[in-house]
Amino acid sequence: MFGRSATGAVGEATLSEKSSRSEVVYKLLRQAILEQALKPGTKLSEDTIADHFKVSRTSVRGALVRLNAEGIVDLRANKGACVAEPTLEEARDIFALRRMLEAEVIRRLVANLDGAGVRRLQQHVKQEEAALSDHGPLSIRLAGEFHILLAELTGSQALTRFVREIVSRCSLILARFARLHSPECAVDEHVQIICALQSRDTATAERIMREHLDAVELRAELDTDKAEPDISAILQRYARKS
Amino acid sequence: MFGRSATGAVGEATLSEKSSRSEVVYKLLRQAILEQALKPGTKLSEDTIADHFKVSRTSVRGALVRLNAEGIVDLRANKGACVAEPTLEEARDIFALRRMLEAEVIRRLVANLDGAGVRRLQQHVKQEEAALSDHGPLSIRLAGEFHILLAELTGSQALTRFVREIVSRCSLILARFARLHSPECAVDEHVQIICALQSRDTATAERIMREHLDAVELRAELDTDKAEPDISAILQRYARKS
DNA sequence: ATCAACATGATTGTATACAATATTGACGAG
DNA sequence: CTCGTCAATATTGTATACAATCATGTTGAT
Repeated sequence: MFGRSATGAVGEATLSEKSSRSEVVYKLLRQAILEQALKPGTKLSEDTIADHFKVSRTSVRGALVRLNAEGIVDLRANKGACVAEPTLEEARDIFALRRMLEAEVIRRLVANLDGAGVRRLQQHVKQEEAALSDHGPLSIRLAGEFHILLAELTGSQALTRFVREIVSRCSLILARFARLHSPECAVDEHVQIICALQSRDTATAERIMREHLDAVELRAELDTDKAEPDISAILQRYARKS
Repeated sequence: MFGRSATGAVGEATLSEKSSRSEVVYKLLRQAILEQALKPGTKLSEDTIADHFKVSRTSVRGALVRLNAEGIVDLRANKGACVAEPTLEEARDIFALRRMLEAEVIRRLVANLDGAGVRRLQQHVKQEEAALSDHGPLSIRLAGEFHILLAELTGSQALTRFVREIVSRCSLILARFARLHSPECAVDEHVQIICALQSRDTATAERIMREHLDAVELRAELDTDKAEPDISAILQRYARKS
């Protein structure tokens, strides 16, 4: 269904599931936002999206409601939807919470991570390295999904849920404020984290993760050019046939 | 709009906001679930709900999608919605995470809570005490909202969001597993928490909160009678005129 | 020229109608 | 009597049509 989805590890179903139209629109919009193709502030007109995906507004609305509940789309009454624009204050708040959540992830993994988990992490990093060459949006998404994969490996659904949400919002923050457009995480830092986890040294693992997140946050710095792109051209790339 | 809403502190807007129909259905369903009037596993038929609230299925679907995104409603494809039924495993997972989140709330409040905040907390506890007499569903909801209010007073939107979600799910867990049907939190424990916060003693405050959450979790114990109630009678009580 | 009031157009919110899927019960073979 | 098949019913998923609200640009008075 998704063509070159390429993750296979972090995502939801293992394909073969026939998604509803609303579901498809949801996933594609989410992907477009997290790959920073749809930037914060971009107006998400129901008609436009419906036309480009060849579905009715009903399906689009369902997707927008879900995205709004996840906090990556703002939905003002009678005034339509747009990609959420986190403020600098919210950004600091979210990074602080992210550090706390991911510290918990690390503590749990140091205690519980097994060989199969390590292999999944290494495989994911390999994908990241492969995607790094084209400097495309794929590497941005994969970088975030590494952190989600870490959370998944704890086995805690609730923790995974929260990490997924907060990583999404961090992606928005970086799209809004980061000077560099490069992937948000350096791949070798991910490798270091895996090593630290294998050595089962909690203090070191926590420190590396903290430094890693500090590095990510440092890339966020105020920027003001916020032209409103027309989303038609962008959606075109996401309108793969059903 | 909500008649005897009675919270005024925790809720969203200060009334005067004209909510959409979908929004109204969302709020009422959520309230009904959190007050344990709609118990875990209850089927939520779109037609039934639409008829009782005198709105179209469209509005109901929007509400169900939101509730699903919050994790308090399960939404299986082509098979309808029902109130989420957390498993015992999920329950332990959620309680563990809740302890972590609320410990963070306490740490932040010890550092930052001001007089105005203390007054809001005391006022809320007063409402809890007043509601305790009728042993109704109101006290159950207020008990949860005390914890949400604590999170709000940290000033962190993200933390508040997560606490709100996890408290909701804890409410579901207690509805499913708790033997006693009494309000989930003892009010005097809330008073103790406020005192500990005022004394700015982090260790004590954290300990009391931990004990408090332990006490809540202890009420969860397997129970098996899960008859499917007809929701018509229940929704009747929530169909206040718009 | 500035600004207010209004009319027009565009977009969202809601309802209804139709299509697709699942559930239920009857029927008949073994 | 039990089980499987199939028709009938009910429920969800989607599209279209209509109502309500908001944005925009024109007109006219000051």
